[in-house]
Amino acid sequence: MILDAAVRVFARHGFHTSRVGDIAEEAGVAHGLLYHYFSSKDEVLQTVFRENWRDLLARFEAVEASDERADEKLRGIVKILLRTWRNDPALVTVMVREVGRSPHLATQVEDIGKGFAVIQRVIEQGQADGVFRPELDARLASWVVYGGLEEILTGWVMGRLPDGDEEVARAERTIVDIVCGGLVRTSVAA
Amino acid sequence: MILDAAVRVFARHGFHTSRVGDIAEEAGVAHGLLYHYFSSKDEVLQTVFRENWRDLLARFEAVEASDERADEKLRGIVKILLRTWRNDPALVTVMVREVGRSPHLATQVEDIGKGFAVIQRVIEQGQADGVFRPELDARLASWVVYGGLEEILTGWVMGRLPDGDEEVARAERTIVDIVCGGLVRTSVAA
DNA sequence: GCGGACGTTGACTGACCGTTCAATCGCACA
DNA sequence: TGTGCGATTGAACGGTCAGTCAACGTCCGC
Repeated sequence: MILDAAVRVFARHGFHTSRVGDIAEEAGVAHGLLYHYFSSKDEVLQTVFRENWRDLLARFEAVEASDERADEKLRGIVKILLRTWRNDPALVTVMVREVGRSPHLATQVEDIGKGFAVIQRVIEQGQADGVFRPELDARLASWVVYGGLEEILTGWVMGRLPDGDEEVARAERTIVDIVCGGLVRTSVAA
Repeated sequence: MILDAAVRVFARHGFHTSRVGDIAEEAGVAHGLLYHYFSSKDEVLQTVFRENWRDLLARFEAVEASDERADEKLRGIVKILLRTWRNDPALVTVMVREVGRSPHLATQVEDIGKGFAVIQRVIEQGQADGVFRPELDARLASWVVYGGLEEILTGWVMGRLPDGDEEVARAERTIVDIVCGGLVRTSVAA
């Protein structure tokens, strides 16, 4: 499958420094064939993103629609991304490192926004239910939450944080703990 | 100044899609001149990073060496990055988006690590002093903190979060509040 | 066996762009 | 005014690579 090969190659070299020939070689086909299925190298990246983000988003929304407490919903979202990482690190690498930061991919940026929106709504719901502190800006908070999560993924992607099943479990705990409970020993509502 | 022009161009287009002709044009010089001062396009990016990161790092370390409480030190570090953003968004854009994610720049990665190390030590010190919860993994926590901060910067960089003096002040509050106090209304030490 | 639809190939092209370099400028100093 | 030297120019080069295309293979229905 050409898309799988593309994901692996993009994950290894990054989009810009990957050549179409590399993708073809990884897939075991002639590079011309790529243009039978895609109109350009750019479209390959877009397709990778589109086909996989839709999936993630649906799972986010399933968590949002559940009847758990807001903090458990956040844990659910964190779990989804971390588990995806375990299953397919190369895919997450590409999503995190390439797509989220390319200014020239206008379409996907909008879709990524939907992911942030889910987190934001979960936070707002938590505030309405009295679980979360109401004085925090929910929108900014959603960015902070996602950023903390993404940075851990990036650390693994770049090989600068130790990876492994136990590490992933610990990361899940740490992220949720910080985001929900904060670093300080005892915090009081304002 | 060629470096300033390079920062602006890299910030606008990203490193890979910027041509050295663009940099020269932005600087108002012939593109050949660039090779009078730098040996390659890559070296331009490296120089941008080296000359500015040293500075940031020194200020981080100054905060670390102060005698404030650990949570105030974290606020200090957040402030430094946000204030730098206010002063020179293009510079922060390049530092955040290009350098931190390029696998081929081995030298700088090590220097970036020093930034994380400062945050980690501040957190560990907070734990030793009884200000922060001791059961959290300080290393992972430092990544979460930095990631939350960076994501906000990226949001501004990409024009997906509203920018402005008031927003920056609000972001500072939100980040420190979440990281220190957490989202939940009342949290208790474990 | 034939036709044709579809998958597949890889040599080729054309453009782009990083880099080089010989020539020129402008200025400081004698 | 002349000499020297670093700064500056931009035409030219060479390599790389995305994208094209004409040819070939394969397989299925008839």
